[in-house]
Amino acid sequence: MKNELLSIGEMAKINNISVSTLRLYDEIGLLKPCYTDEESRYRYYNIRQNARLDMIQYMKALGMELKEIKEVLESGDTKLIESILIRRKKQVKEQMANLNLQLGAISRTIESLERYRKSPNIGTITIEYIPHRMIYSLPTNTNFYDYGIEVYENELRDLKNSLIKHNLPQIYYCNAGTTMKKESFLEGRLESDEIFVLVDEAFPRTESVKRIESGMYVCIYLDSFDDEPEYAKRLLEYCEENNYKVAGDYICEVLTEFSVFDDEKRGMFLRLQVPVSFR
Amino acid sequence: MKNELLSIGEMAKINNISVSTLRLYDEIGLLKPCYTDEESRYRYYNIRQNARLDMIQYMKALGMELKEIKEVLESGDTKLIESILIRRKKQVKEQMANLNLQLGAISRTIESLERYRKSPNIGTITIEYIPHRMIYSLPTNTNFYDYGIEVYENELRDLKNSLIKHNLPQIYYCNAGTTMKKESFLEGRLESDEIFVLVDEAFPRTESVKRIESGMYVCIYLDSFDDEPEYAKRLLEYCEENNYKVAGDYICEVLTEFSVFDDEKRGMFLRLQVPVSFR
DNA sequence: GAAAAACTCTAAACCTACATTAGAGTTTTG
DNA sequence: CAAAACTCTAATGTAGGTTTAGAGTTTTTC
Repeated sequence: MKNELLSIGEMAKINNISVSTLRLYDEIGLLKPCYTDEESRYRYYNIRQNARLDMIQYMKALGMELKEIKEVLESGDTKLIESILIRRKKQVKEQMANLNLQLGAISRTIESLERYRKSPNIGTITIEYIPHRMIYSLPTNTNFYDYGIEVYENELRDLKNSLIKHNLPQIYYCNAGTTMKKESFLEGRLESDEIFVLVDEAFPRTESVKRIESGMYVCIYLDSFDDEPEYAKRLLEYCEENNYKVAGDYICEVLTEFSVFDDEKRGMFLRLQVPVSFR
Repeated sequence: MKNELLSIGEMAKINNISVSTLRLYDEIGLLKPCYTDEESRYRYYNIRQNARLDMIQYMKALGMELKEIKEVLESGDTKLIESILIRRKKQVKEQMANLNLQLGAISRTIESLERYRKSPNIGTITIEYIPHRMIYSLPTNTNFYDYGIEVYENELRDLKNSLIKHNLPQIYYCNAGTTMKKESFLEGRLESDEIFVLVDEAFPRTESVKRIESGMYVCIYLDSFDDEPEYAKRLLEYCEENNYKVAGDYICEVLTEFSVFDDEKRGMFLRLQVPVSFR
């Protein structure tokens, strides 16, 4: 029973690890077999070496790199282990926070796709209650209605870089939109005011984060930015015909955006909207 | 302003991405520059291509692989995106559960190291209140006191494999221990009863999971399995001298285990303990 | 208009923690 | 003693890039 040597295959089996992994560990000096036949180069292990292998696997499960593990095992310094673990703890927490954001973003995207499938036809006008929203916004430098998509792209770039510069999670960058002052809208002048991305409650509160109040909105659906001027006009006409009083700023919201068709145009699904009051 | 082409460096800068990543995307066909100079092979991009790049980055942020992203963008199939996202959602949840386990294990290890640093000298006898603990245990097949460390290693292997076989998180496998029946202990016979690992409240409840009740324990500290028989004897003598009544089974608990010194022996810090009553 | 600076190209190597494969040699089993 | 099972080395592949070398191109500066 004692001093029995284990072949690499046996060692692998009892430790639930692959043979090639054991060879790798030998190579990098993490776990050397206790005896190597000089002629056949066969590796032989002692069952007592399981202790070290357990340690390696445990540290690996804690997310440490093989290099770190080697370093720790060689130094035998528990202070070093501790400092690595403390660092690792931070990392794990960050990762969890990130995954949480991902989860939210994934759910929102799935919802958004569902909505897209069930959405009304292009040109449909609806009157909807829209709950309050939070947006991260920047004023537009140039009125992109005067120039076209390139300028819009630039503004969007600026917004994105502003997020990055402030270390804000970029993952929100899916549902974007623009606003226009009520006055501009009412007078039929197309003047961009702000560009924004929708964020959720978990988003850090900064100066640039604002709340758009809930309320009844008159909306019209479309699928291209190019059509915005025409559809905005229709929206205005509809409000006038029905005597709805425009109660706030106009919003162009990107509900779903999938640039899947070609490189030249954003494949979009948009909802233009103005809050109204029925006095 | 219009139709201005961007060099790869400019494109990289405005999108906060590296030049080499853009080249990689070109290579794998994920994002081809809209124009490539045939002589110089220089890549030129259009700002409108940002839409696609945004999409790529967004999907990447959702944790999708480049291959998947390419597939989705080429197919333009929102159903496909959705199914990938749903799969991804599951993955993320699993990852979070794993990270949670990691976090717990890391914290326990840090605590365990701290405890090690502040622990009493070898041979110290203490009387301590120990809160209740949960263990995952298996009966020992062989009395390893009769054979030595190899048999203990084997038993430990079996325990570990039992965990793996039942799909239980291996990360708990740090603090192990063994038990001995009260009767054996009192009569000075060394007979191993069970081998266990400590688990926490979050661990799934299976048949093999038991609770060790809280209570006052007489404990003795040591740093090698080899010394266990001697120290167990001392513990018994101490109880007898002081008229403490042994109230339950004997436990040999591994407080800290770092096989950092050599391959031949587990570097350990142990606490032998028996619950006592002061009638 | 020429030199210098800044940029870009391709191709290959490197990163982690292994997995896989080929082809040759060794040990165990029947 | 042959066949089966195992092990060896060395090289290659994986994902999503980064880094580097050496050559060529474009832009800036004087």
